[in-house]
Amino acid sequence: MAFGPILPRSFYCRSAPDVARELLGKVLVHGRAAGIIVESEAYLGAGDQAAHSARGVTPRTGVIFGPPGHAYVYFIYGMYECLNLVCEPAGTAGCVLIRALEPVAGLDLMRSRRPAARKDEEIASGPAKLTLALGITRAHNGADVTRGKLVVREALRPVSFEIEATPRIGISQAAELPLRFLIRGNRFVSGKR
DNA sequence: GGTAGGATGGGCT
DNA sequence: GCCCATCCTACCC
Repeated sequence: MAFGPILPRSFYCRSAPDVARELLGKVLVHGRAAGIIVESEAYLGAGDQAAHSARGVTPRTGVIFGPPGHAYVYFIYGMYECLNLVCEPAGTAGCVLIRALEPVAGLDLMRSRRPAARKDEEIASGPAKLTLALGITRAHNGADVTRGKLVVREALRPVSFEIEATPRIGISQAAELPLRFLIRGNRFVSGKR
């Protein structure tokens, strides 16, 4: 299945909330599998105590301070991996967690990678579910998402939708900020409200 | 429909 | 040693 052009690096070179909103409706592609981004969360640079980058550059968080348009993949709870897209210019921290996809290509492949999913809505409706479905792992940490097998593309046709903003999921610090964005009414968003 | 508890290991104090 | 940007299963309405 074909999609629109790959998003250029300039797309990512702005604030995390702006990028998080603009990513909704875009298509995350890895090889033959792809899904429309329907839910995202912004993690800011300085001052955001919920962000992994809050305590500065470490072996894990260096990618977040690097150039925009790269993947930050982290390992969590001993068994899951989650995908972020780095934004802001190099030297400034900021990234967007991809939280849910609406599968649109390679459904057979994605179903085989998600045996626990009883319905298509469960294939990629969560940050760790979608990395499993697309085959994204820590090996992609630092990968350039403006070229290669893991990229984000424009949708084939523009679709209009309303954006809803809510607090971020699963955090304890800065838990009140409305930095989670989702396509209102989309049934592929993650279960939690 | 709902939720409680467990799995499982890296990162950082 | 404690904390996690999670998911799944079992069990209970």
